[in-house]
Amino acid sequence: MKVDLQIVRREFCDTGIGNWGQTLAERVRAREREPFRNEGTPTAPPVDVRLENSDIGGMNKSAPTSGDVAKLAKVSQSAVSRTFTPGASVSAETREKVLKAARELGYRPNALARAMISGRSRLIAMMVAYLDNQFYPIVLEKLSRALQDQGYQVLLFMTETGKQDRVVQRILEYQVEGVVMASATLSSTLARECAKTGIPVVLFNRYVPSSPASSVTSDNIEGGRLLARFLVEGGHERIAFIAGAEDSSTNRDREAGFFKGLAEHGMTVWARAVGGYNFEGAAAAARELFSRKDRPDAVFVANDHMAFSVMDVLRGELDLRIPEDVSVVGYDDVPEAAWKGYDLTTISQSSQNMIEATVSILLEQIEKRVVKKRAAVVPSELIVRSSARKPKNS
Amino acid sequence: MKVDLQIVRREFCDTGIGNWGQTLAERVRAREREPFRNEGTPTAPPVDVRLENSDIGGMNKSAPTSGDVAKLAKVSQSAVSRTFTPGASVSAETREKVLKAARELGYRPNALARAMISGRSRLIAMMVAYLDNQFYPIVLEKLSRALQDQGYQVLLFMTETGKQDRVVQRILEYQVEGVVMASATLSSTLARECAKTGIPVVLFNRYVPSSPASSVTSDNIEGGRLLARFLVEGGHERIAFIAGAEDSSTNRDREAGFFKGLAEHGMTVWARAVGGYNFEGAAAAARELFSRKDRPDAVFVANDHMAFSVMDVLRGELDLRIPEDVSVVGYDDVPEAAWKGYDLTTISQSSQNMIEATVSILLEQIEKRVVKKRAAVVPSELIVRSSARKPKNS
DNA sequence: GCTCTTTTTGCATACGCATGCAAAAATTTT
DNA sequence: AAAATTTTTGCATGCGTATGCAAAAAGAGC
Repeated sequence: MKVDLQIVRREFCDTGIGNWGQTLAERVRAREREPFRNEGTPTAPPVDVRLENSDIGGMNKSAPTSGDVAKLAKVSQSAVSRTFTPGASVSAETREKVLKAARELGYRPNALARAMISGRSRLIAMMVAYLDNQFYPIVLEKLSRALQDQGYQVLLFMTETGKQDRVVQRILEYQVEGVVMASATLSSTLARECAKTGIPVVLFNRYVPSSPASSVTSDNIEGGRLLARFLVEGGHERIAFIAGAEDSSTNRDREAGFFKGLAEHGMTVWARAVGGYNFEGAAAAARELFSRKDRPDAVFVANDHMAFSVMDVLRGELDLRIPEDVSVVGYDDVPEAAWKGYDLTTISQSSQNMIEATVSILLEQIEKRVVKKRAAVVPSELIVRSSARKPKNS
Repeated sequence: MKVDLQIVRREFCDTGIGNWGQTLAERVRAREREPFRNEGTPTAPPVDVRLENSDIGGMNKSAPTSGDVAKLAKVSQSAVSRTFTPGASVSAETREKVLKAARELGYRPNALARAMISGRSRLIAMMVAYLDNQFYPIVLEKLSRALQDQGYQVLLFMTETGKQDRVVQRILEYQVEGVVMASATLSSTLARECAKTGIPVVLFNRYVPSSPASSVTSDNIEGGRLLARFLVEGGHERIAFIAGAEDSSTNRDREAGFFKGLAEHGMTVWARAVGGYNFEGAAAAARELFSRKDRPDAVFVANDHMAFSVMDVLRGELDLRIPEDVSVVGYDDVPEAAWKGYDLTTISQSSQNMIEATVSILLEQIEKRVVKKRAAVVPSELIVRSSARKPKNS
C-alpha cells in the first residue's frame, strides 16, 4: 500500500519535470502557428493512475478506517473514535498512540459515517435561484465562511422555477441540518415542506407571514421611505418607480415604504413599471417610462442590479444625463454601486449583519432542537452617491 | 405521529392568518415613528415547535426509514431499497406497493446512508477563494446546475490563504467524489494532496505542469496575443500591462502571450505594474503607471475585474478619457464588461465551454475510476467594445 | 495494605441503506 | 405436466463511525 503510493508519486514527478519558464516558452511556441486549439493536447504527457480492483497483490487500497488505526495502535476502535471526538474520555497516552497511527496511515474520519450515527450532518443547504445579481454571491461567500468557522459546510442548490420540488427532495435526502433560501422568488410552500420535517429554514431577504420559516431581511420599508424622502427633498417632482418581482416581499416592502414616504410629503408616484429583478426587464421598463413626454425626473429602481441596466438605457439609448436630467436610486449597495461608472445612490442592506442573524438563528435552532419562527430585520442605511440630485441643505 | 404533525401545522396556520396587504399596512404603520429597529419583533407572534425527546406517548417521531416503509407495504426492506435504485429487479406490483407506502409516510431515501454503503457520495467539492470577481459566481452557478443535472451536488468550500490545509481535510472527510479548485491562487500542493487519495481534481482556470491534477483553462496565451495585436493595429505606441497575481498561471500565460504578440509586431511593453487581481491593487497600479509623464496610451489589464478599477482611476482621478486618451482592454468578459458604463473590450473565455469540459473530465474519471491528467483548453475570443481605439481597417 | 471513587477502555450495538446469495415464484420450453 | 429457465424476493451482512454499558485500571483516602 505504501509502496503503491510511492510509485504513483514518482510517476507524477517524472512527468511533471521541467521548470515553469521552459514549459511556458514551449507552450507559447507551440501555439504560434495554430492560433486556436480546442481541448488542446496537454503540455505534459497525461499521467495515468489506475486505482481499483487490480487485485494484484491482495487488498485494494482504500481509505483507512478507524478500525485500521485501532489495529495499528493496538487499541479498540472506540478509542480511535474517542480520540477524534472532542470532549470524549481518552487518556493522553492512548490519544498519542492513536494520533501517531492515524498520521502514519493518513487517516481521516469519515464525515458521512459520523453524520449517520450521530444524526448531525453539519450540512446546511443554500438554495439560490441565480447568482448574477452580485448581492447573492457575496451573501453566499460570507455565509459559507461563517458556517465553516462553526464547523458546518454549505451544500449548494441552484433552483429553477418549476424544478424546485425536486430540489427540495434532494436537500432533504442529504439530511441537511438547516436551509437558507436566498432568493426573492422562491415558492413559499417549499419552506413549509422543509419545516414539516423539523429542520430550521431561514428565508434570506424575504418574509412570508404565513410561513413557519424564519426570515432575515433588511428594513425594506424604512429603506423605501428614506429614498422617497431623499428624492423629494432633492426637489424632484415627477418621481417614478421600477418594481422588481411583484410577488416578492422585498419589492412589496420597498414599494410600500417608498409610496408611504412620498405620501408623507404629499406626493404620489408619477409612473410605475415592472422590471422583474432582471436586466432585460429593467431596460424595458426604463424605455417604457422614459420615452413618453413628461418623463420622470427621478426613478427608484427596486434593486441595484436593475438600476445599472436602467442607467445604461437612460444614458446610452435616451441620451439623458444622470443626475442632471434624471436621478436614479437603487437598493442593495452591491459593490458595483460604488464603481465610478455608476456611482449609485442606494440603500445599504448590510450583508454582514444579515449573515450574522442568519447564522445565529440557524445555529440556535439546530442546537436547541427547537424550531421557532424568528424574523430578524437589520437596519437600512442610505448611501449617498452621485447618481441622484442631492437635497440643497445636506 | 401523524397527529403531532397536524397540531404543528395548525399552529402555523393560526398564527399566520391575515392577508398580506393588511400585514403590510400594519408593518408600515408600526415603523412610522421609530425609523430603525434592529432585530425587530416579528410581525406575527413566534411559533414554537418543540421537537424531540418529549417521551410523551412513546416513540419520538423521526424520518421514516426504508424499514418503516417495508413494514407498511408488507415487503422486505430490500424491496424498498430496490424500488428506489434505478435498474434494480422489482416487479411492478411490489414497486407500486412500496411507492404507495412511501408516499403515505413521506419517505425519502437517506443520501448519506446510501453514500456510505455504495461508496458514491455524489458530492463534488468546489474550492473558491473569493466570489467578488463576477467570473467565479457565474462559474459556480453553471457548474452547480450542470452537476445537479447529472445527479451530483456541490459542496462549497471557501478558502483563505493559510487555512487551505484544514479545508482540504474537510473536503476529504466528506468523501467527495471530485474536486474543482476554482481560483487562480490556490496552492498547488493541495491538488497533489487530493490526488493522492485517488479522487479527480480539476484546476479551473489554472494550469500547473507539475501537478497531477487536471485542468481547464481558456487559451490564455492566444488571448494575450489577440489583445496585443488588436492594440498594435489600433495604432497605440505606448502599451502597458497590469498583471494579476504573478504566481498564477492565468497571469503568466496572458502576459506571455501578450508580450509575444507585441514582439511579433516589433514592439515591447512600455510599462508594467502588478495589480494582484484585486480592486485596490489594480487602482494602485493604474496610479503608478499613469501619473508619470509619457504615460501609456493603452493598457491591458489582466482581468476585467481589475480593469473596472483601472478605468475608474483613469477617468475619475486622472481625468483621462477612454478610449480617446487611453485604451483599456481586459480579460474574462464578465457580464459587467458589457455594461455601458465600461463597455470593455476584452477576451471572452467561455464559462460555458469551460464548465462543460470540467464536468466531462470529472464524470469520466469518476465513472471509470481512473484518474488521468487531462488539460482542456477552450478557445479565446476577442470581444470588441468601445474601451479601446479600434484598428482603422476593421 | 484495603476500600471507595473516578477515569479509561473495550464490547457490542445501531445508524439506514445496498447487495450477494440462495430460495421462491413466475415464466418459458419441452 | 414436468423440467428448465428467468425473474423476483428475503435474508443476512457490511459500510465506518459513535455511544451506553460494564469491566478494568488508576487514583484517593484511610
